[in-house]
Amino acid sequence: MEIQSENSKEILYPHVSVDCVLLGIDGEQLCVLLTERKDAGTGKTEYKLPGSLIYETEDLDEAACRILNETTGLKRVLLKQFRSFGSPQRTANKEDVLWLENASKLKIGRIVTVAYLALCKVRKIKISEKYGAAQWTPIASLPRLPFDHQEIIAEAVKEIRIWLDREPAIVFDFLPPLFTAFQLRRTYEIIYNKSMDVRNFHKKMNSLGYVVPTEETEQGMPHRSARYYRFDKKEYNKIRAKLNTI
Amino acid sequence: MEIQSENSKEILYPHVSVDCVLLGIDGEQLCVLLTERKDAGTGKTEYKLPGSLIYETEDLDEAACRILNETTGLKRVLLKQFRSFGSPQRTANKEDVLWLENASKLKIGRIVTVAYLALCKVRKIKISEKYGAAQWTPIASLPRLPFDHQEIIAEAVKEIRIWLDREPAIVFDFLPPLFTAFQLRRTYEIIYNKSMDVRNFHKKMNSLGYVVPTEETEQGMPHRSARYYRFDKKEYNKIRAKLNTI
DNA sequence: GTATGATATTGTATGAAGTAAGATATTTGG
DNA sequence: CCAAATATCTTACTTCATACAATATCATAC
Repeated sequence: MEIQSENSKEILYPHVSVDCVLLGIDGEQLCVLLTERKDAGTGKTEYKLPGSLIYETEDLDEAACRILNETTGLKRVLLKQFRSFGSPQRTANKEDVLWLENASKLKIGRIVTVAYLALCKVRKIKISEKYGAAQWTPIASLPRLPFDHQEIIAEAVKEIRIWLDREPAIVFDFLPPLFTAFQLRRTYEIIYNKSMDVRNFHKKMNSLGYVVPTEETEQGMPHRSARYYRFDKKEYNKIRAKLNTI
Repeated sequence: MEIQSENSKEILYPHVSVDCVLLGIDGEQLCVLLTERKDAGTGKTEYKLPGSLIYETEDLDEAACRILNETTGLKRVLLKQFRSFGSPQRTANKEDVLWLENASKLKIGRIVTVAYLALCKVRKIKISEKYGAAQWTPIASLPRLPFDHQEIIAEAVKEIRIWLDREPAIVFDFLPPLFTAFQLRRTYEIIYNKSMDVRNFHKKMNSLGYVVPTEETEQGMPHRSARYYRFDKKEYNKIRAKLNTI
């Protein structure tokens, strides 16, 4: 219960930050939302996860919501903590530290970051210039990222499958209010990275109870028009509640 | 990307700590390992989770291992991060803060803690007086605990069920190398808090492939002696590997 | 050595859910 | 009207969870 060294007071207290991983599906690809940062030296545009140091009086969850809101304008998104990253090596790259020191006006020694994860519809993010540009980037082709953001994203992608297994409702965060069976199936295929039998998928989807068909259909397709379905949250909660009592 | 206030420099940087939740099963009860702390004022003995502020140059995982080792003498335990707690309210109780300030010789304003979780055999912990006494305490009858340790434990208990669903092997961390079918079943019953059908449990256990019967049996019982089983890790890994490739 | 108490172990039947694959229906563009 | 493309329905097979009752084995008492 003692502290190791007393001599370098300046960097004794680690800083704490929150980083948000927003995942979305754009057509055929799993994407992550990155924000721009201007390099003070070269003036080059680089990218990073939305994140910042926490304020003195805010909770971690609050900080994550604030940052998400500042970056995307979104409120009320299911944003959940999934892991903290605190390796001293995170700040090994001097460029990254220099940029953060300029941005925060603080002497940065070490940062422990609490990573949050949310799923959302790509279209819904209206990139508000007010808080700096943000951009959906395919996971498969990420640019160089500062700190260990690459690793954080990799861990986040692993995490969504675990979430989906436990809370099936969150797939619908990826989808618009009305969606076709094809869209839902493709979403699963992208996340789990494996193809699924169309027929069995239909049967399964219909047996769930909370994916309900509407009367509307897709228009202007060169084939039979697909029916639109919607997610019935009330029904979902009813079914879930039953499961938990058994 | 700005910091809220500049006037109270002393507590601007949050401290970062690691707390370890060790769960074990003692007879019929789920227990957590608590360490003693002497209250400076009253001299009363109080209890808390094993934990401390992190060192300047150590990773979070390292810190957790160090603390676990200092407290219990144990090494090589599956210790995994499960959540961070950072509410400013954590340090609302002045007694707790005062104690920590005395112990650490630091001015404490706010602490973000990264909680770790491990399952282990109750018997294996040799409470080494060297690092202060530690004690297994039933979850059902916890004393008053400092900070939000009560909440951390509650979250940890929820978490083990999730872990167990994803990685069935970890039940065996609760059990000795040789165990009876009854012991394994009771372990499940305690963790999930529901009784299980004996016959179905046997059938299931035998179908798993990695719980293998030995020739040894329990001795000195006033009834038919139970067979000892063991966990075959190699077989388990083989089966798991197959599952992941599909 | 036999009976008894106590617990360990085992089989079978039923239904639900997942998997595989063939057959049919609907729409649009030519 | 036909072909292409996809949606939907159907049927059989397999695997898994659940419910339930009888038999085997051991230590002890007599």
